[in-house]
Amino acid sequence: METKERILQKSLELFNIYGSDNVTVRQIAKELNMSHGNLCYHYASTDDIVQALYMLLVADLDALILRGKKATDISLESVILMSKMSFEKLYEYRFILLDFVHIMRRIPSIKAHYRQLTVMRQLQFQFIVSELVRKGIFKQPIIENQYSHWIQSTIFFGDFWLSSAEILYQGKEQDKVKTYHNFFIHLTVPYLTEQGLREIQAFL
Amino acid sequence: METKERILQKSLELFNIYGSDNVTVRQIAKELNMSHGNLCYHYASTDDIVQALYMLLVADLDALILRGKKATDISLESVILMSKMSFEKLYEYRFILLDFVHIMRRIPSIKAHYRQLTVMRQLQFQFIVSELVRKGIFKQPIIENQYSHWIQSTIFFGDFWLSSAEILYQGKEQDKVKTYHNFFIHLTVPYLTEQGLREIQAFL
DNA sequence: TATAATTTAGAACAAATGTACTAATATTGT
DNA sequence: ACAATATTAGTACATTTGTTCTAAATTATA
Repeated sequence: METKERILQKSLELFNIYGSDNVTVRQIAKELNMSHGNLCYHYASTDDIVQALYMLLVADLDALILRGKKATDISLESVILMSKMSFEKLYEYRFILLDFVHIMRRIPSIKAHYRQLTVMRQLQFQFIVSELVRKGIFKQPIIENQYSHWIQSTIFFGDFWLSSAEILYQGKEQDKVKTYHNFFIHLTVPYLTEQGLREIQAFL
Repeated sequence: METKERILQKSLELFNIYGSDNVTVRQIAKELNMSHGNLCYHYASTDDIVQALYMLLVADLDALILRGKKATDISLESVILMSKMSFEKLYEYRFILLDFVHIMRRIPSIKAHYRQLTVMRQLQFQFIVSELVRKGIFKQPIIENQYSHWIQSTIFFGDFWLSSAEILYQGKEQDKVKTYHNFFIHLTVPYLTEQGLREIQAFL
């Protein structure tokens, strides 16, 4: 048990630095001062490690969303808080999002799982948005399906902000999450009512 | 000359199918019925081919933008048309965007070039947006820097819609570009004035 | 035509990597 | 304590891939 955790931890570290494609079983083993034969006894390949780490990420994100649900009242503040924590979690497992397409291509089971997950998230977001519209924080939609498009773009941003940052971001590393989360909040501005605008000022 | 073009063409084909990381010099050579020794005579490595293809993409996109500038009047229609053509061009070279982070990490010269390009694009977009605001198609900004955020998210979408589609899109392949471009147009809706909304109806 | 330059095929080599196997060691349960 | 199981180190092998080299063939040019 202990060993498996150590492997996952070190792998995450190396994947985040070099990308999951550029790390080999031998490298990980070396860093852990163990033989690669031994490492392969626990995880046959790096793909197996990637899969295990992906599952950890998903579990952590699920826990976040569950906790969000317990707070029965959906507010702008709670949504912003939850998204912030999600961003931080994604940053922790950033190699997954930086190698998103590659990983999905390599490991079909992850792709299938992720597609399922996206469907779920869309439903959850739809509920959140409808609540915020009802409470007069988000505007009534101007055209049909407007918010379903916005939800998709929200998920889209969540999936790829790290990739964009990898290429374009030039600030301090420790400000990265905050910067992009702030960016994320800005995207909601045109959808807000007067009241929503007043409320969001505190977070900009 | 002829041979180099054939290599680029076939490489683009293979890269788009398998991803630039999963294609070797030997594979490309085999598909072209030539020895890999010969291929390496023209392009020492796949990275050189990637770089050449990237330059072709950039040149094509530049040509698009230049043509757009000749039509002195910036309208919603001309902007939508230009973005549509850009989307189609990106689809043509889709491997670059599907392997975006990887390529940028592997080939620093491309990363540097792309960063430069993004700065340019931001300026161009800023001009376009200010024109559309002036013409009463886009709303006056509600809060400071609102449009600079929107411009960033536009570029962001341009860079990663193909990656998102690779994972989530389930429709017909030949409708992909149209679907995502339509998605792109939807993102502008909350920024449009009454007039802008009337004009955009034709494109939805 | 003759010479030089370019292009091509193919072989050879080294490094990296996944995979499998063996034997030794440690741990656990009875 | 002893047998069974789990864990670990290390070796060996096949494959892939980038890279380099040589010699033959083709093309260009004077």
